[in-house]
Amino acid sequence: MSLTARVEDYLESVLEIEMSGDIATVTQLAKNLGVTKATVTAALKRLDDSGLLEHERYGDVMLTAAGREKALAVYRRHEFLSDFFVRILGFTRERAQNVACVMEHEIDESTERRLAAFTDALALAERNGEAWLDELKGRMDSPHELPVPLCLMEDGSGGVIARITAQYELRKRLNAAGFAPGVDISDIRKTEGLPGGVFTFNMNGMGIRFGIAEASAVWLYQPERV
Amino acid sequence: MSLTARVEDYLESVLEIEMSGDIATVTQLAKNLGVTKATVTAALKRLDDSGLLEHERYGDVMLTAAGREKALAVYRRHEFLSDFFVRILGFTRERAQNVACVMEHEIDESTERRLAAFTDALALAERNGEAWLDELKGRMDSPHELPVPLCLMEDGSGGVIARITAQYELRKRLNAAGFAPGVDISDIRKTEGLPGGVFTFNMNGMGIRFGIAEASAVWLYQPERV
DNA sequence: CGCCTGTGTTTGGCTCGTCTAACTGTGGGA
DNA sequence: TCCCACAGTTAGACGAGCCAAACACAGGCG
Repeated sequence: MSLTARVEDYLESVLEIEMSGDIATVTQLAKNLGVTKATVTAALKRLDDSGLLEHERYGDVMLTAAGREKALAVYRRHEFLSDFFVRILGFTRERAQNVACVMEHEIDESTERRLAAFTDALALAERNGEAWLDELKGRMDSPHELPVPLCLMEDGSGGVIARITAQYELRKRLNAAGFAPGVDISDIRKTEGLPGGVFTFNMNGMGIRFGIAEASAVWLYQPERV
Repeated sequence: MSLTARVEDYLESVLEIEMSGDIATVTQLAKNLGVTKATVTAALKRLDDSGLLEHERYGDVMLTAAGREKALAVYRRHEFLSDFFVRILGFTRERAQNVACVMEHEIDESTERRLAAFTDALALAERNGEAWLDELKGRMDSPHELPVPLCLMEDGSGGVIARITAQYELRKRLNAAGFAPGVDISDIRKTEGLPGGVFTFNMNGMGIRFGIAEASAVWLYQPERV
């Protein structure tokens, strides 16, 4: 049942044209999707074969019920995601479009529901004027450094912990041991030993040893390079 | 310069194997990426041609400096996105992987920085025990309806406004006219007139007319179907 | 009625990513 | 030392998705 992403794009585009009150034409689709008419004809053939729309030579392009349902799901996700990226995360419209275009083919319904709950809750907070959201916006407008996992830092280097990407026990263990954003780490060394290497470094004056699992879960902001 | 997504996957996989302390082999890559060895050999050829790694017949697979840099960027985005989807949005690990896998090839650095600012701010709020976050989590754990744009509702139907997906002037206009989440709308009718149709409906006892632009920006929860 | 313009189709050709099946190299153990 | 198991490669094929160029059709206008 899983259609290719591209096929879903064609379906979505047909729906968009219908929504604007026109009947989809090959030329229009070609323009919207940025391909040649020949490519559209070929794609319509495949879509017709799989029963998602009807298209006879020189005839109109009409979605079937199945096709329309699929198209609506894709359209909904697209609008929804691009709205999320623009309004909540502050992406540019263009970038939001790109990301939404790709993601719309990948998320399932339950995921969509979760995401919807998230954005609707944030929108609510916005209307209620939660102070915390202002701080968030402020942060997002200033440039933000990109961290590197500890295991990829150069020998002898150090940095400040940015985040911990781990779940469950490992997360708890690191937490309990004092690893948290903002903490300083220095004098990282990689030596042989375990498969994946052994990483030693200094935190709060203590020497610590990591295996690869821990060392790839702790992300550091690198100090300013000179 | 823009590599295909798949090529970036190969690069990323090589880096992951290196990070775990091994040297990447064709067999290992085939397993990690879920393809046959023949496919890997072909991909390595393309990657070698574009100068991202070095690979001679029966030789080791070694990233070049350019390849390693590219691979790190992809890896960082991947880890970062999947962490975001799991920790912040509560996706399943598997779904988060899928989405991250696709998105990692699509976002650029400035977008990544924005997203990083967002998640880091949320993580901070979490540590500070912001009450508002608890409410958010609560909402996300209960099933959430999926809305439909007004322009796609059936004739005579109605519903409750879920959200407004519009920017700038249109958003302001709708806002000023009283369109907001929670408001009831009934007796939606579509008639011909403008290109795209004219939509009339009832809100707060008033009759309102929409063009297609407005009607596709207002999303409604459909009432329970019987 | 016939012609012209523009819409839609066909043809042939390309790349990427994938496969299966057959082949070739390599390195460790008997 | 030689041989075998397995790692890696090559050959040949396929579908999706794209293109350019040539062709076919349809509808409006003179």
